[in-house]
Amino acid sequence: MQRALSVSRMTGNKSTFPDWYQAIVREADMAESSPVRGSMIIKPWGYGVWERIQQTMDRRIKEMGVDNAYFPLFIPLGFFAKEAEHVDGFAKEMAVVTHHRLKSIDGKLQPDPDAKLEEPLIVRPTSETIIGDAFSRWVKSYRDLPLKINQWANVVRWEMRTRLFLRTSEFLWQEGHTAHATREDALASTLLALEMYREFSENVLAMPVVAGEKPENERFPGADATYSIEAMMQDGKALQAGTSHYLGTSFSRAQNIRYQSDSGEMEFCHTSSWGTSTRMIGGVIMTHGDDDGLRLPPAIAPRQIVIVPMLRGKEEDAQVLAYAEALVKDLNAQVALGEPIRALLDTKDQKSSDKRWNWVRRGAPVIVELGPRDAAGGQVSFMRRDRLRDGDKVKSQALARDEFVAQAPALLAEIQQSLFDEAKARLDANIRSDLTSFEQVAEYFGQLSDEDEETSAFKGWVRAPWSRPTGAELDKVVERLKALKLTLRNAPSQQPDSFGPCVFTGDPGVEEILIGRSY
RNA sequence: CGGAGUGUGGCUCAGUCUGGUAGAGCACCGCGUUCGGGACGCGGGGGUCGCAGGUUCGAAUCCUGCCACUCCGACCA
Repeated sequence: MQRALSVSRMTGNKSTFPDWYQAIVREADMAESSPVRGSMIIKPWGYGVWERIQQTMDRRIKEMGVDNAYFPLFIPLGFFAKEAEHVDGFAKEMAVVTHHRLKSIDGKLQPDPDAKLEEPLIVRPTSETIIGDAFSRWVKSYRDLPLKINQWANVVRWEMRTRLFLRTSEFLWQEGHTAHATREDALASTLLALEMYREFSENVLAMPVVAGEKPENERFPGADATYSIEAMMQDGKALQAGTSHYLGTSFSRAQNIRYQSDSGEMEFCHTSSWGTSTRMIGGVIMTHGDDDGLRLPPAIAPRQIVIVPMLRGKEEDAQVLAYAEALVKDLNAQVALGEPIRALLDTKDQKSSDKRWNWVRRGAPVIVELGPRDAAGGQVSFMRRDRLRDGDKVKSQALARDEFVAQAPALLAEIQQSLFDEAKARLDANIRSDLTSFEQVAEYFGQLSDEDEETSAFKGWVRAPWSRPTGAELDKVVERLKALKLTLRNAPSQQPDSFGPCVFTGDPGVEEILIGRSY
C-alpha cells in the first residue's frame, strides 16, 4: 500500500513509533527543532492548532469565572527559596539569568563581569511563586475571595531529554491559579479545572482521557493533592495531558497569602493551580495520526475544509476557480461546531495531486477536489481524512453542490465524533481490569518476549485495586513497577463500590489505580 | 549525567573497512508530453561531507579532541 509517510507506525522494530511520530511532526508541517537545544520552532500549521486550543479553552476558563492576567517571565531566585519542596522539585531544571550586559573581552562576546545581577533571576518553570507574591498583596479580606487568575505564557524547564511537543525546554501553556477561603472551596476549584480539562480533551481534541488523582509519589512539588487526565497513545503508553493541583495552605504560608475573615481572624488561603501545554498537540498526533499523516479533529483544525482546484492551464480553469471561490464563500458562511467554518481555497501554483497529499499529511478533515466536470455538473467531490482509504484506494465521494454546503456542518461534527469514537474504543479495549496480583501484572507487562519488544507490543494499561500505601511502603511499590518500566498513572475519579485485595500488598483495596508505561 | 548509535544538498540515505578531491531517490527550477490526478522524458540549480586540530603529495574516508541529534536509563507537563 502506498503511504504518505516514509515510516509506518505499527510495523518494523521497536523504534518505529518514535520515528513515525517525528515523521508526522515534520511532514504535517507542525514544527521543527531549532538552533536552540531542546527548543522548537512551531510552524504556522502547528501554531494554528495551538491557537485553536487557546481560543476554545480560553472560553471555558472564562466560563469558570477566571480572569486572564500576565506575570513576569523572570522570577527572583529568592522566591523559590520560600517553599522547600517546591524548589527541590524544580531546582535541577532551572534556567538562570546572572548578567544584564555583554562585553567584548579579547574579541569574544561574553557576559560582562561588572554587570552581574545582585540576585539571579530564574526563567519561570511555573509561576506559583510570583503569582503567589501578587496574591499576597491582592488578598486582604474574605471579600476578595475567591481570586481566580489564568495566564497564557511560555515557561522553561531545562530537561535532559526533549521531544518535539512532548517535552521541550521551552513550552507554551496556560496556568490557572486560584486562592480560596476554605479547603472545600479550593478543592472544588481544583476538581472543576480537572473536569474542564476532561471535557475539553474529549470534546475538542477528540482525545478520550481518564481523569483521576495522582498517587503521592507523583504529586506536584509542594502540593497536597494532584489530579491529572491521562490519555492513551497508539503505542499503549500513557500521556499526562493536563494536571490540577490542590496546594493546601503550604504556598500561602510560604508567601503570606492571608485574609481577614468575617469574624476578624487572619486566615491563610487555600490555593490551587492547574495547567495544560503544547504537549496536548503531541497527544493529538499520537492519538489520531495514521500512516498517511496527521488527522486533525475539526474543532482544532486551522482549516477544516480545503479545496484543491484541478487546474490544467486551460481556458476552463477560470470556471473551476470561480466555482471554487463561490463554494468557499458559502462554506465560510456556515456554522459548524459552534463557529464559522474555516474553509480554504488552495490556489498555490503547484500540482494538484501534490497539494492533495500535502493536506492529507497535515490532516485537514475534509479535502475537496474540484475539476471542470464538478463545475459543469454542479457537484462537489471530496474525501474525509478520518476515513481516507477504502482498502488501499483513496475513497472519494461526490454530492450536489448545495447539498454539500448544507451538510458541511454535520459532516465536520461527524468527523469530530468518529475520531473520538475510534480513540475511545481503543482506550476502553486496552485497559485490563481482571488481574488480581502483582505477579499477574508483572507477567502481563513484564514478560514481553524480545519479539514483542521489537514490534512495539501494545499492552495498554492495567486497572487494579490497591490499598493506597504511603511513604516507604509506596516507594517499594514504585520500585517494583519501575523494574518493569511501569508507573502509577492515577486513581480514576469513577470508582466502583467495593474492591478486591491490593495487588501490591494483599491488604484490603480502597480504590482502583491505573498502571502503565508512560511518556 | 550513564549506556548505545548516528552526523554527507530541504528529506531519506549510499560512499568510510581498502585515502585520489562527492553520488542516488524524493523535493526544487526550466522545457516538453501527460493529467479526474501521489505520471513521464530531457535539461538544470543546490553540499568547504557536524566542528577544530593532526597524519599525508592528497582526507567524507585514517588519528585526537569537541559539538549536536536519536534511542535506552535517571528527571519531568
